[in-house]
Amino acid sequence: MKHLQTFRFIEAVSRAGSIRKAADDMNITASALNRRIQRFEEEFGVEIFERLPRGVRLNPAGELLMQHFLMQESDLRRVRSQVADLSGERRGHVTVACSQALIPYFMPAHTAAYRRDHPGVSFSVQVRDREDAERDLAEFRSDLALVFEPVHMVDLDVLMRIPQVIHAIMRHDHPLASKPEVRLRDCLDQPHVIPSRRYGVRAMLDDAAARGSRPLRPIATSDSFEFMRHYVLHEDAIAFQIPIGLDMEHCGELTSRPLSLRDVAAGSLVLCQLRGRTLPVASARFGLALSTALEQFSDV
Amino acid sequence: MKHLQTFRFIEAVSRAGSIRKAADDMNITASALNRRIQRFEEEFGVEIFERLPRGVRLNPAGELLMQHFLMQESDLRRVRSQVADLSGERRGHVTVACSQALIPYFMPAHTAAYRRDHPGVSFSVQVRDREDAERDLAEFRSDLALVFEPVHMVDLDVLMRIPQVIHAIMRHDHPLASKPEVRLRDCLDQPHVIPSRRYGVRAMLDDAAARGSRPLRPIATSDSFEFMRHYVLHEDAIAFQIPIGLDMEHCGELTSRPLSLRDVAAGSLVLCQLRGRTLPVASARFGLALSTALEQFSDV
DNA sequence: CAAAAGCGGTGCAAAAAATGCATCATCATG
DNA sequence: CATGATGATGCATTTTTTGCACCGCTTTTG
Repeated sequence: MKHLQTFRFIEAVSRAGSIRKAADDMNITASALNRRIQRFEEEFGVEIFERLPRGVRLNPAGELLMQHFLMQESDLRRVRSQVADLSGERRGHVTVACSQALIPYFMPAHTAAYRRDHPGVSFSVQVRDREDAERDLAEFRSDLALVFEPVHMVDLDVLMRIPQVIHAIMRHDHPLASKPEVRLRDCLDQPHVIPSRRYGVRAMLDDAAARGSRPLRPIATSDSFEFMRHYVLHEDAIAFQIPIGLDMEHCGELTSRPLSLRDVAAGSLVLCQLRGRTLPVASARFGLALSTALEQFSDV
Repeated sequence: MKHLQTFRFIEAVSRAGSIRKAADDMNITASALNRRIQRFEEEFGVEIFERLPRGVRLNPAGELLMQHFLMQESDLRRVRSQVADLSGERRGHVTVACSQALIPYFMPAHTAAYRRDHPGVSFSVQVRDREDAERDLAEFRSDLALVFEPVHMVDLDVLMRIPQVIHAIMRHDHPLASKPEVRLRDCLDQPHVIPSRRYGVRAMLDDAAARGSRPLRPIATSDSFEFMRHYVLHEDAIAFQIPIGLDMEHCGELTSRPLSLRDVAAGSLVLCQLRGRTLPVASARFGLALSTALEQFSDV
């Protein structure tokens, strides 16, 4: 939309940190961009950039304005989506930020299912740790977030919350695989691999280990649950994951066993959006679809 | 703000019902306006006006867009206000829609008090009946509404609610003036004047009369509480009003007595805003000031 | 029933706004 | 002290917007 052009330029300048760089990014001359900003500031009545020796930076007024602009842009997407819905065909683009556990099975299955009913809808599925997912919501970069153990930095509306017990992952011939559930201390006595600090599973393991008798002594730490899942096939170790990230029917040589609730309480997998925001039709409906899907999954 | 110009034109067309009239209102040529709209529709991808033989009218998509625009404009006012607050001086314009009872004493006193602390703030105080007050909120024409017995057509956030007992107004030498409180049936046996249908006081009197033994037999009906107040000075009749609309210290020959709660329950005077809207700083703070003022008044 | 009056839409030239280019003054940095 | 990057500005050029004069159509009016 053309009337938001100036705001997009301002955003670019804010990102680039200098008018010239931004001008380059936006395929425009620095002088034109500079004057656009000056014109805007004059019209607005207040400067929105601090002029520094090495470039420019948004001042508090500019930050306020930027937030306003992000809201406008997002609300315009909502309007477009609702208008598309008026003509019968549901169209639009849905952006979801989600924890790694949802990536292999849950999200592909449900985005595909939604697209079977509404081929006009497209998706962006972004892997985000807990903090980044919430930041994406706050800055209108995603409509929905599906996160394990969110940290609640920003105001969220919770659409659905289901409990997830942390599971220990091992080869199916591992000694611990014989029991229906496993104790944390038994896992920690074995070689184990754990996620890096920013993940919810790790936070919960840290907590539990601090309360228990065994320290965490990981033989490997990783950002990638996929890496950890595959690692235990090579060395006979234990990894940790929540069940929604596993597909136990097709897991081959892998087995998972829940950690005893005496050691680690169940965590929450939370589907949420930014508080007070009215989502585009497609996003709102997909959120509902995810909610019901999660509700059924919570039996598992 | 220039980037909202097209929207303002669209609004004008919607109000005027024809492009030519709107063009006249906005001091622009019909052809220029026509093309602006065509350009916008092309960019937006959807027509927003129905072309009728006698002019044009917003279609549903256009209504959706109009709502978006009103929000955007209101939110921009909020940003301006917050930016002004950054520089220390609180500035801005506060729009309040309120019931007639607040006009003579309450609103003048409290707007003036607020302006003593913040001379940069200006006010619009609009007299509105219950429905119009809520409509004004919904269409972003006012920031706050202070209404007796709101009808709740739209989503509201209630900032403060205080009870108000309906009082009978009479000359101080009226027979009923001797009692501390009066019964409704005694009032209805006397000549009485009542507000017209759209007011909360009237609705409550209608209710009470329907439950009681006496019908309403007004000798006069009026839109104006001021008229009714003055009328009872000329003919020895009874009028009705809520206490916040009366100033009993300076009322001269007038006296008010509460109607017995056995006959008419206390109504609610409600200060509210549109749900989910973030008000400009000045409006939000003035809302708080009104809240505390009302809270103190509720002892009366 | 015909003329008049309104309506939205369009071609074209004029006016206004935005842009690109060349250049300046300023200020860190090596 | 030289260098390179930054924001600002004057001026010619390009793009966008507007005004004017129409057209074709429908409704209103005499």
